[in-house]
Amino acid sequence: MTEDDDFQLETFLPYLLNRAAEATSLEFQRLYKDRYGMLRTEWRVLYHLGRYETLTAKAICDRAGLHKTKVSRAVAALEKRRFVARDTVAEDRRKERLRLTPAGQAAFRDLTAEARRYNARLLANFSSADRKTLNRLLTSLAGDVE
Amino acid sequence: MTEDDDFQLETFLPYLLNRAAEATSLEFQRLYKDRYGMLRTEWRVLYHLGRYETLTAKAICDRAGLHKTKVSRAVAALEKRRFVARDTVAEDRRKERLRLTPAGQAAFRDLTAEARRYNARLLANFSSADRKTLNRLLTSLAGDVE
DNA sequence: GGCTATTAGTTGTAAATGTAACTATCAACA
DNA sequence: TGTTGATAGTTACATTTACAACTAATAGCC
Repeated sequence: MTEDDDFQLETFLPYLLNRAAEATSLEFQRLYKDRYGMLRTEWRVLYHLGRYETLTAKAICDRAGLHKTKVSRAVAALEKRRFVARDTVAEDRRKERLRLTPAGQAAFRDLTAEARRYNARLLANFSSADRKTLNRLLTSLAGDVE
Repeated sequence: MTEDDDFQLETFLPYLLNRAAEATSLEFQRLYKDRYGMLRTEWRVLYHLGRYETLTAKAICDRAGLHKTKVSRAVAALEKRRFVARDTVAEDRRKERLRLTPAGQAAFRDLTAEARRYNARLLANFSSADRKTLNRLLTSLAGDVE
């Protein structure tokens, strides 16, 4: 209807990325949600603790790119579910060392295994070259918008 | 720490997509938010109305992949801001024909122009082949997860 | 030591979202 | 006609999120 007829939402990258992210997140979300009652932030925190053994909340914020209030609440939820335990650090009593309990580790193993399978399924129809390109471009977009 | 050492969140597609989507949405969001006080859903609704002239809420739901409550609230907000007007359809009084007001059209033109520029900037460092691949893969992922 | 500024983490509150229930209208068909 | 079922759209409520203000502890510096 206008002079901007050449703009199509279908080729607008933020839009495409959002749709793709939503679509691919939905199915996997059911796993950690239905199976463990977790939210996405909780799954991410669980993942980081499973992978790095011991981290402070701040370290998770930095690595996962999450705001501290989100991490704080996720940790509280995981703690209530007995997936995470914490000890205050003696040398700096502001900090808390977080770690997974055995139950948390079991959930971590289960979910990462599922994630691997799910990821393989998502990529199944893409060629090896396509996968490399996709990964490279998404990483670039995620890292530096500007 | 486990037998799942081969799983890396950095190559997990839903994660990558979410990070990329978040990163690329953030800057553009400031435009419709700061300039017009809009939320993302409102921008999407505005876009669809600007592009297709006249639609019912249901049609927007289908085309934009949005839930009807989201559209309902977005339309209400846009109406309050005098960007959208509605008339009930005589032949079926359940339906309402939605359309942009002149002010809404101005915002649409402004934002689509910005979107075009922003998109070009995002893609600036990618080769033409990369862009094609990215678009193809994202469309495929957005369309059918399964 | 004592003052100020930082840092780690939590909590309060408003806004946004998802889900289900609701109203109103229309369609189908006995 | 009247009853049942579907559809368009709104509203209510519970959950999530964002943002700012807060507490507690440490660091730097006079």
